[in-house]
Amino acid sequence: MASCAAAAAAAAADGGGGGSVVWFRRDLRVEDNPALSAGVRSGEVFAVFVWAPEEEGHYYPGRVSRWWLSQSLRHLDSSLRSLGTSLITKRSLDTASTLLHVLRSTGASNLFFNHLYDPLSLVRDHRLKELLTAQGINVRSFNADLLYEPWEVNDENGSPFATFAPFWNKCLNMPYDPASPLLPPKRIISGDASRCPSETLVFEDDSEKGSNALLARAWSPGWRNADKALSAFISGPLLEYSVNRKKADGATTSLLSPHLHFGEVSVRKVFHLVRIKQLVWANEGNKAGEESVNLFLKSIGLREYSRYLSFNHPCSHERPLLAHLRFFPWIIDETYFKAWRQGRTGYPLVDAGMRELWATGWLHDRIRVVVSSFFVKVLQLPWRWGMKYFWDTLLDADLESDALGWQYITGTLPDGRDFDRIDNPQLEGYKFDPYGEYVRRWLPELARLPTEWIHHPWEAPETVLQAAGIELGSNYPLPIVEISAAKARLQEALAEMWHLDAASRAAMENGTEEGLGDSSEEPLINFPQDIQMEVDREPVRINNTPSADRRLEDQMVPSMTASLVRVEQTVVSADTRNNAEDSRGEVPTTVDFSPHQQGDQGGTQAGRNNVLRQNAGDSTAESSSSWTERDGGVVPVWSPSVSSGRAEQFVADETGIGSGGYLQRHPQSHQLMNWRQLSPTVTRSWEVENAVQPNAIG
DNA sequence: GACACTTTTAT
DNA sequence: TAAAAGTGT
Repeated sequence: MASCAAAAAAAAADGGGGGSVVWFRRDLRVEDNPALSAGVRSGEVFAVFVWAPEEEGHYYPGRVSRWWLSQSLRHLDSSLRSLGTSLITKRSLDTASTLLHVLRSTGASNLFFNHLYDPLSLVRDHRLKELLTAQGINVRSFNADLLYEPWEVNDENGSPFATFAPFWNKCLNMPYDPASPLLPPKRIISGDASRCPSETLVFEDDSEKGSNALLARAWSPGWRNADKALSAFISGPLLEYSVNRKKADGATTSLLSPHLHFGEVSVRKVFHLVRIKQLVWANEGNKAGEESVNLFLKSIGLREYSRYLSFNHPCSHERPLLAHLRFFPWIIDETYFKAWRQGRTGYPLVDAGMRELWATGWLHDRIRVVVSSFFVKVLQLPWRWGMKYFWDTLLDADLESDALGWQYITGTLPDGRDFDRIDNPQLEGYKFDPYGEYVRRWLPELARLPTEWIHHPWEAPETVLQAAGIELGSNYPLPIVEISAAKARLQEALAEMWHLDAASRAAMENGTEEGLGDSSEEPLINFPQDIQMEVDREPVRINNTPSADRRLEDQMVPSMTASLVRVEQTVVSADTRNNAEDSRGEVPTTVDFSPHQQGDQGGTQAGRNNVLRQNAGDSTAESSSSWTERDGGVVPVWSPSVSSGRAEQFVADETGIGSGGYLQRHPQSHQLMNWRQLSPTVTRSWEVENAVQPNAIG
């Protein structure tokens, strides 16, 4: 592949070669966009966006997410026009062939794009790269989404970290800084796209227009707006970020997450600007400001970590990373699920959160934790359903971040939360919303209830309820499950889980389950069909008129079809055996590489100089994976399994980790999934390193 | 500075 | 819950 890199460098240098297609995805900005810069450097540019949502399978973007995307694309197009070109949009069922078509019809010979790390993109991009390279196209890809590429951050043995804290610590102490942000191009030489006309993309149907119109009042997509939001945050709420972190409303946060998801703002720019501010505050002896920056950067770090996790464990959006959880007896209850979605659980903080989510597509991080923890531990619904609902409703829906969040809540990360501790929404209510303002804003039916009872109306005296106009069970529900009952039920469920886990283990040792066969796999509980949104007849209105709650109740509450709840052990798309049309690859295997110290040679990309080699000879490989050196960076390329089934893919490594808490009682079960997929070298060093988990679940 | 005590926070 | 970080003696 070295010759390829050399060719690319040559093309970049002589500025010719028939022009470049710059393929935009979730990097909808002209500033600090390495793929765009590469295109500009090499000559004529064709900027392209391909809309192929069917390729996303279950993860077809939700309504609000599509709305954001449409706005952001419009914004990008206008920026590109002011620079001398425009955005070519294409509707497609198959991105690779559409891109090939674009390349052919424009006569371009280069394809440049920026990396994505979700499991679908990893596989698709790899295939695409192979396909187009075979067609003689010069394909190059770049890091535009992360401070450091996942494969750059390793422990002293060269193995990936399995917990967040040391990962982030390493990121903050890397021997080289994240690349400095690139300036936007001054001008773009547009290629002649007359033979490659844009197609009109439709992102919303008529029924969605009303609700979407309302979103525009609260949000301004687009990279310039993202930039403004960043400046506003840094000069405003950032200073008090640490102090305000307990507040449930959004005014104190950065509100950057949807901008970041669509790549409207570069994390590297965020990082650099925030660090500069931190230095200023540090010089002034402003401890609070310094602390706030650390805390804010940590949330940036979690975003980085979500990509890291997805890269190292590409199943993390659908499978628990710790093996034992596959035996948890989830409660398959559509009524619970619906009550949660509608914000009618009887716990005001949870309900307020769910109504805010539905009405606005956004939730404070704290409240996300509250509602998802309630979902998993009190209702004991399968976490993937909750994650899917978030996917459908969040403006900043992000597969990697959401998978990290839900796995953390579910306790299936080595450093996740204890599964056996239930958070009490009443106590959390008084913690995050001490005066009940948040609850009153989103639950108008409770607006007149005094603060003393606002987070536990079921205990309020009848006279108080009457005075507040509340009739429990009628205009506001009684608790759907009592916390004490939930605790008892959770204990039972966990006992059952450990029992099944132990049984499976014993069976395996006896060789009963030959070759770690199918029965060792977690039964994947499928989504209750894809959650169907009922048609919104009217825009959401949140106000304090008496009819407001009623409207909330019948509008747009997503519903699901009962008959489609499936509990059988259907293999979803993780199965790559014979599922050609939906073959999301799951497994990077045999990643074998020897990263050299990245000397910064004045270039903007880290990752120059890496020496890579392909490890082709590993017989345990289920899918081919190789590392390709390309100009300006290292690109991991994966392809899905062709040969064996997926049984092996999910076998936990024999290495137990963790200590403390319930895991100490079941130490043998606490194993990380997926390590098998790493190269023998990596796995071996992992085994050596495994004992040290200072912050294990306790 | 050493200690007991309380408060905070957890990816 | 339990470890860390504050607070007061």
